[in-house]
Amino acid sequence: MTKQPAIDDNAIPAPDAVVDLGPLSGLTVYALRNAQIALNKDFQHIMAQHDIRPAQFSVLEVIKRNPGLRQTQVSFSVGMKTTNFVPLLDELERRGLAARRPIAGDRRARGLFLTQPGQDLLAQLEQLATEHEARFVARIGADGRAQLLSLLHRLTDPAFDPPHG
Amino acid sequence: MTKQPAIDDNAIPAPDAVVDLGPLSGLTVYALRNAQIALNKDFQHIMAQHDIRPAQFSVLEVIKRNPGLRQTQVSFSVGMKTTNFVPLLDELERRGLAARRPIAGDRRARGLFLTQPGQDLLAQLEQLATEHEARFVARIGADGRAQLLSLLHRLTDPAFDPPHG
DNA sequence: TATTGTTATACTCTATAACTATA
DNA sequence: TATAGTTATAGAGTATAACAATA
Repeated sequence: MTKQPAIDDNAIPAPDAVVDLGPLSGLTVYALRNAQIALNKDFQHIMAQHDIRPAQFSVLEVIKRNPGLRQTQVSFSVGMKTTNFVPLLDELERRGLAARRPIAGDRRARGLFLTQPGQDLLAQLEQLATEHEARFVARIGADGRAQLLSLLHRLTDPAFDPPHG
Repeated sequence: MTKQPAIDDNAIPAPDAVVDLGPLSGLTVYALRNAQIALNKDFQHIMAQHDIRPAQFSVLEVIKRNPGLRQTQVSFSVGMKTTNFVPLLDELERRGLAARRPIAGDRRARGLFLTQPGQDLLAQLEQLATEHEARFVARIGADGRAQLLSLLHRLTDPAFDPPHG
């Protein structure tokens, strides 16, 4: 953050007039996008204190909860292609937070584990995540949060997948 | 879609076991992300029928509702930097859907308008968007949708911005 | 000096193709 | 022949710096 102000043409200007968004404001997909961007911005910001991105946090969490899981399963569970998962895990391993170990009975696969430093860092990250969550729950209340999570899960339940796809 | 099957190593495999996501499943930011990805995938798919991306749809919608608005205001209202807005609008103009026109009294600025073909296409896109919305509303009901939109707007109301940032 | 629009550029995320070593 | 992991690469989306024309 030792960056000189420079010229900075690109600050977002405040709008002079209220803009009519039309049907956009009634589209769930747009409301979801806006909310996700807002919360993710905050979440990204607090994780960056420890040089961790949201995707790395979720990977650490899955490894913690499922030690020994193979890469394919971990990457699938966080919605990543294995091809993009490799460099992410490379960095976690390079930083000494996670480790790949051989799996007995299948020399192709690798089981994933957290190191002790990885577990220690994750404990701090979880604390930050809890505070982040509380900050936004304050806006809608505990009941609002419960309703919201329930609605979101129902919305994405694969049992109700839309026709095409 | 005339693409030969080829080898396709990268299909996502179904997981063998249920993976414990730990605190992730209770984090609103992750639930929002998953829901947004699911709905956006569907939305993107139906817009692609007319070779339109979600951002282009929202720009067309804002221009329709606010004809003559300058580029800076349109790009701000859809959350884009003006620098990224330029090529998006270039394409809409090249396809004859939108047009830049001079603004009386300020020769730097350009007012944005829909062409007749742009209006006609947007009418079709709106119909598709309505069907998309209905498809997902079917999962949570009209009441659920109203609750969801209300919760999402409260969550992102700038009047309740979190402390840092 | 500041603003509108623009170009060039870089970085992150995501996606496809193709390889290796094992099974 | 199929699977686990990997490499290389391409495409979106988003970010900053810097410029010309105009205010």
